[in-house]
Amino acid sequence: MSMVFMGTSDFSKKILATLLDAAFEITAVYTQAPKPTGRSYEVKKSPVHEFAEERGLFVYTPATLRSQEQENIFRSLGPHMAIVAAYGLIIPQNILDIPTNGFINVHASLLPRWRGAAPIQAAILAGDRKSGVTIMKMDAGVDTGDIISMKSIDILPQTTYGELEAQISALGAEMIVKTLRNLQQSLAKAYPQPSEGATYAGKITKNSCRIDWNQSAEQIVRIIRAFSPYPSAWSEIEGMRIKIINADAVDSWDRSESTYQGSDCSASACPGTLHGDITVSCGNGERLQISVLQPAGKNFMSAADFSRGYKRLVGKQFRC
RNA sequence: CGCGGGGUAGAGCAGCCCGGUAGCUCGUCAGGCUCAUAACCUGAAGGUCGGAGGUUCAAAUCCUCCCCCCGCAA
Repeated sequence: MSMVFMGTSDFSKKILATLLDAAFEITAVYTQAPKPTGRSYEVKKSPVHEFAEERGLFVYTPATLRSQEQENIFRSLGPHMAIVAAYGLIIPQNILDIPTNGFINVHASLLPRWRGAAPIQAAILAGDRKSGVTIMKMDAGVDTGDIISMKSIDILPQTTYGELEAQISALGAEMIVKTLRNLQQSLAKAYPQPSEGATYAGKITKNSCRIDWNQSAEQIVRIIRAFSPYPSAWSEIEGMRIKIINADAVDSWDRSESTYQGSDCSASACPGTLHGDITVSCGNGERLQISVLQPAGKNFMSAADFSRGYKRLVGKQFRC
């Protein structure tokens, strides 16, 4: 049985790698076209693109699938089915209809919750206790197809995006292999998504990564973890941009060490104030204990390292 | 040639503009104090200041080229 793989991100790459290791026959790989990116605008291929070329696979990078030409190309590949994982392009009905066994999608959430672009981050941001993987038959809607199988993973209070993504991609890879090995049974047992509980995970914007110190410490922690280690929550202090990679909420501290002169807000309560133990005051009177951070132009460093080199910032305020 | 920050002891930084004995906070090692300690005191080891040229009596510092790391933007 020949199949086509469509994907773009690192998550997609892990799924593709597993499929190849399991000896499935991948006829062709679709991924988003290389584009100028990074410093000096080098044209860079997607993770899937590079990996597929290393393995000697045919790679297609159409800007859209909505054309007669793309339909013809896809049809000429003669696929029996297609696997999609975080591809990033809409697949129109006329293409969906081509493979005899249809399209199967690996999605990183418990559908119908968190349909859309950034489901893992959305689950952490919302404070969900569970995330997971859904394998589904694709239809023309955005992540609305019939569910073939679904497995959940616990989101612990300290779980970061990076950790959860690793677990989810491993689980997704395992599930898609199992699905393909019992393809006909899998397709036969698919059932429609419940209409209740559907939510949509929007794209991540620069603004959603910026910390508002007026929020509660718990909410700030969620933002940090949802975007750790990439693209990272950030804030600005004394004109310097700092990414906060990991942190915890702390609910009590020694008030006696919290008096800083030269600040017009009283002692420790002013949201955004950086203290000597590398905690920051938040909106609900709690503090954020930073553990790993990255000043602009520098590498990741521990809070202990930061406190040695950046003493001058203690008592200053992050922009709220 | 998209914009910008950085490379100084094991770690994080200062010193550079304005050239003249390599410094701070830690860590490490040794000793001391202490019932005890991540506390305190004393001492020590540890650097070809990213690399190569150049200017100079003298370069971490000024000039030129190269290598590496990172932030923004996309």
